[in-house]
Amino acid sequence: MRERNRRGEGERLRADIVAAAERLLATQPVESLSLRAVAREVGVTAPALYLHFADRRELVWAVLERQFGALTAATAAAMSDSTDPVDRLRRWCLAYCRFGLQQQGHYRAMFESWNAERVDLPLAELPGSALHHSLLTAVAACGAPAEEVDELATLVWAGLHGLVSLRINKPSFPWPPIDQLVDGQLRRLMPRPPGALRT
Amino acid sequence: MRERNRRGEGERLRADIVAAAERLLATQPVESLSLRAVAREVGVTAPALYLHFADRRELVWAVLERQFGALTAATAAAMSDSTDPVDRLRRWCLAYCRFGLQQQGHYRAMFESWNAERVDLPLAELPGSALHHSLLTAVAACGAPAEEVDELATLVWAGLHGLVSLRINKPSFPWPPIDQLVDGQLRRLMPRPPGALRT
DNA sequence: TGTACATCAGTGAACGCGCGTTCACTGATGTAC
DNA sequence: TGTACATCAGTGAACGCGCGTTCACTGATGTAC
Repeated sequence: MRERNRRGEGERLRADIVAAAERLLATQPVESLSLRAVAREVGVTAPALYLHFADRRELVWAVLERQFGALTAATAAAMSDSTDPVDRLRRWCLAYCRFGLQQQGHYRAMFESWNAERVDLPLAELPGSALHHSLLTAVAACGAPAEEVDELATLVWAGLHGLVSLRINKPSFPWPPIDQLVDGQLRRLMPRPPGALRT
Repeated sequence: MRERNRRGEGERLRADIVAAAERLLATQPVESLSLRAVAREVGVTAPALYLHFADRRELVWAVLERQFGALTAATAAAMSDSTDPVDRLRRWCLAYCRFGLQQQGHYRAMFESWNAERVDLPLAELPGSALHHSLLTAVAACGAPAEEVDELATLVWAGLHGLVSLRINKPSFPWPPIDQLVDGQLRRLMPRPPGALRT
């Protein structure tokens, strides 16, 4: 199926495994991702996975860490095109939604999977910590009063997650375009209407 | 385990099965709800379920229909205590959140399960249709411009779902009290601040 | 009132499946001498 | 330069499990005569 790595290059399999798991997770819920399916996707026997991961959970965590990194990078890249704080927040939000709607399986695994939280890690080291921090910064930069920033960021996050999650899970509902909803949400939630939107 | 129903009372088993499935779904994701576990919970052998349900999916649908009914009733009951439209909407929202946070397993099955949608039914006959309609009515009653009602209701729904879903799936995040977030959300989303809230 | 019978409400055994995980192993390949 | 050897990167078979679903059946009970 796949030729064996040369001696000393065994670590390559690890990357292949994570990549295969990522491919499978794009289209199936994390609960039903099986080690054996991943091994099949890689082209290797199931026990080979134990050379790099202690168990199923460790593999899932490795994928989630990569996905949080990808989402964080996507929002950062989207913001970097602009200097206006309100526009930057808007771009952050749209990038978040786009990631969720394009990588539905990954999004669900990251934000809707029951036991995927790593209770072993302190809050600040959770894989979503950098993402959350970047949202806080983006909201604060829009001129929100300091004592409102936390609540506002939480409401924005919840609003975006709600839009993405419901869209994924209720596809037959007649959803308006996502950009329109995001704009409508920000316009109402944020203290001053963004200049970039029709105010 | 359980004495057999008398002749002519076989339909009782159906209700017992749905009740048992509901009990199990309260604490476990719908993907991992097995017919055999339900049968065990009822105190009956697995094939007995086939007397009342053609397959696993039919059983899950029966549970979801009941749960949508329960949530619809809960929001209606919460609203009935008040006549002020803004306060009624607020009560609707709080009842929705409370249901989600108290029946986490059911909430996930209703709003976060990938394939639970019944594509065989037209939109208006989906089990969540009455619920959605009651939200639309509550939003409209608050005096929102007619052309905004749909979008506003969608934003409110997404906002509530986001709060409930994230709270369920990210329990280690330092969440403020749910009532505070709901109030903060409504105050910002709805055109005029509700008199019932500190404006 | 008594009895044969049909029906009802399930049971019990079995099917083939995929799963996570373990264990002993194999064969290629780099390295030491 | 040649060869013995240790190590590395996996394999192959097996374990016990729970699953959805099927099938033929059983035994209590209501009903017809």
